Amino acid sequence: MPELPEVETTRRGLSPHVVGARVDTATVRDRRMRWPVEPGLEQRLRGQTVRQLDRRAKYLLFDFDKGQLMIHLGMSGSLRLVESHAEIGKHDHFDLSLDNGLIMRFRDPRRFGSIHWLPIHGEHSLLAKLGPEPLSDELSAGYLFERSRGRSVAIKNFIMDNHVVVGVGNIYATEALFRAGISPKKAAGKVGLARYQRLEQAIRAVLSEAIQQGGTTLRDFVGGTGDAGYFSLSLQAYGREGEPCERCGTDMKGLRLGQRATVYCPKCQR
DNA sequence: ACTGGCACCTGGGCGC
DNA sequence: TGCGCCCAGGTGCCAG
Repeated sequence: MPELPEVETTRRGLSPHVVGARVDTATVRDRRMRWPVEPGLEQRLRGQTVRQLDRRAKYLLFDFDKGQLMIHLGMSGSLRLVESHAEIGKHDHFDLSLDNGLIMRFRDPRRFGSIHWLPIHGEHSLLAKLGPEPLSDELSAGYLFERSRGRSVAIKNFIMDNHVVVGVGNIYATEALFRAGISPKKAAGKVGLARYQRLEQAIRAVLSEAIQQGGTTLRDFVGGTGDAGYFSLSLQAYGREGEPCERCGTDMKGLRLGQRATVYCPKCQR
């Protein structure tokens, strides 16, 4: 489920309930995540108070006095808040039982997600080489233009590369390229500055619209599914192979780029 | 340094 | 109903 808007929505939904709460117990039911969950994590967390909940790329960072808990939701992960009597599901791998009576429960059927303890805030090899946040001032058309010079990789793969810019997943890369009128298979190095300006705007617009939509689900965050799924943001390209382009009526075309399904309009996107 | 391809894992939907 | 196949929103790592 999680692309960046879903992760950000999760952060905003959890934040008011977990910040300021103390961990009574942490429970790991299955340590086999993308990387094995460190032995002793439970002891490190016990008795500590959540000071803040941040996000970097698609990582959620729970600040404690002695370090940070870093969680990635992978492809199928979700975090929700449940009451203590809630039934434990087959894929509920991790619990943080809080002193306010709530349990923050991590569910991840595919186990592509991860849980790490960072003794020093922000210091982890997984965070070290990440590109700028897409909704920050650090992302600019000029930056994308400069970074892409000499690159033959398809523009879609380029903007999905975490080292270039974080948080642009398959759905939103597809949508942003449609809005910007750029073919997903175009070599990144052959896209000019003016088109990167359109692309940068499109990335910002698509992500912030999706986050706004996500805001409407926050009310039910406690005890809800914690799974926002796709936002009702109307997708103009993703999943619309064979359907008429909303702009020109041409059949939307599908292809695979970097082992990912891609859809685009062969007429509007060049 | 860059590139494409593989890997991790489970569940859902489809055709037969 | 059941089985096998393909697909899925992520991303680190590998060989070339």
